[in-house]
Amino acid sequence: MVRQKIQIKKIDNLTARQVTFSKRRRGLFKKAQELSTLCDADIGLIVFSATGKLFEYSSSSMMQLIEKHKMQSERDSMDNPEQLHSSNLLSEKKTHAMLSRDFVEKNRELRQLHGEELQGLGLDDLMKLEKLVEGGISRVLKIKGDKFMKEISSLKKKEAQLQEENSQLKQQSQARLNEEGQNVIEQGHSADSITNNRSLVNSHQDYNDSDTSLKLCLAFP
Amino acid sequence: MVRQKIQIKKIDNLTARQVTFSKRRRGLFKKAQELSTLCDADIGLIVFSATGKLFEYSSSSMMQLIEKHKMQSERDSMDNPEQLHSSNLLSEKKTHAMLSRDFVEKNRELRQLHGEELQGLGLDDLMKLEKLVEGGISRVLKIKGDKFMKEISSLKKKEAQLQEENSQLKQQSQARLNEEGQNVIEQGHSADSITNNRSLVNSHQDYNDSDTSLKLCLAFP
DNA sequence: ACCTATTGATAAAA
DNA sequence: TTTTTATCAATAGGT
Repeated sequence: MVRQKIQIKKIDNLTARQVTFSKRRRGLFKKAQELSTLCDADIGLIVFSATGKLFEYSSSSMMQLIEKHKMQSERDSMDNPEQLHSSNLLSEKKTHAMLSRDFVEKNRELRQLHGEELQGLGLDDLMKLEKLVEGGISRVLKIKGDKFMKEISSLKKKEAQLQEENSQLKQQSQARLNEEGQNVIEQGHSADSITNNRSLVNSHQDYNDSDTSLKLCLAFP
Repeated sequence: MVRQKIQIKKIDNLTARQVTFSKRRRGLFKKAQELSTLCDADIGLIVFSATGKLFEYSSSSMMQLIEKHKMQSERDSMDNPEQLHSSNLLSEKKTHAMLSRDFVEKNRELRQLHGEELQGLGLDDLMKLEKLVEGGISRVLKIKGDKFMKEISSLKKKEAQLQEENSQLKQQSQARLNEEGQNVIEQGHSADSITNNRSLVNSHQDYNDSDTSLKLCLAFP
């Protein structure tokens, strides 16, 4: 275990980040509700995960709380008794603008990751971008490899099962042939079954060999 | 000291309650900001004390966060054709909602290009993604190469200029030396200038050679 | 506000 | 995700 104190900065590893998010989120919500109970406070807590999922807690009604908050901040900043709905609209417009600015920026980043709009960038930026995409693709390749491996081992399992089943069937059929003795002497089966058995054994060895030497190609052409 | 664990219920003693409120509030805000940093979450926290004083924290902008929250909850139960007294507002809201939906999607795509959130994808999707990122990086590398080339040729040009200038200077200085004749016989220059000239010529040949054989490494380690 | 004994939270691993 | 355990962090009660 050997836990060590962590730095408060974005956790690199995705899985670790998700686990930590889940744990700390619970802790945070618990503490919020404890504070609300212990000290009779009205508390609202909104959490958006990095993926955009919403988690929320509020000691009373989130809507009421938000309205209360709006009034408070309005009272704090502007004493101007303007039209209430117009300030509301104004803030909405602002949010709108910010959202769309973010949107444009994300879009640009996205296109750059796609390898577009690169002409304006300097060497430093390009090398950063290269590292970024490199990291991305290596993770893509890693996951792809894992999937392949899973599929392969599942196929291996299936094949082994089938082989087992098959050889049992062969045995049974052979046994029946021997039992029935000279009643049915020739039906052209024995030669086939031997051949089938051999080929199955061979293919089994084949994939065992390739299994130990399987390498994923990580280099580009 | 003998601290004992406390019950989570409203603290009777006013002073104790205020002290606890102050302590735990700080703790809560700290934890909120830690979660936001560690896990890249967008967090808003609003606390009204029992006396009505407002305390708030948000990792970005509280206003934006609240708008985002509104949209989320609207999206969850979006069917209510409420009293939207202006079609203008309606269309704004629609745009707003679409923007935010698009935004969420772009964000996901972005994260996938960064190599995260890949577990849910099938083999086909992964291979598509690989191609995408592959195309991206090859273009990044291409541009990077172009920049390098440009910088190199610019450096080459500069070097040639300097060389030219240099040899002219040498010539002038040599000429002056000859003119002044025996007035100043020995200043240790002639040997040096010959050496400098040779090394300049050599380096010039060097980059000419490498120029024709310059290759960019497009393969990963 | 500051000080510790204690409880509570949680990082790492399973 | 959830549990476990070893540690680190928060804080209750006292000064």
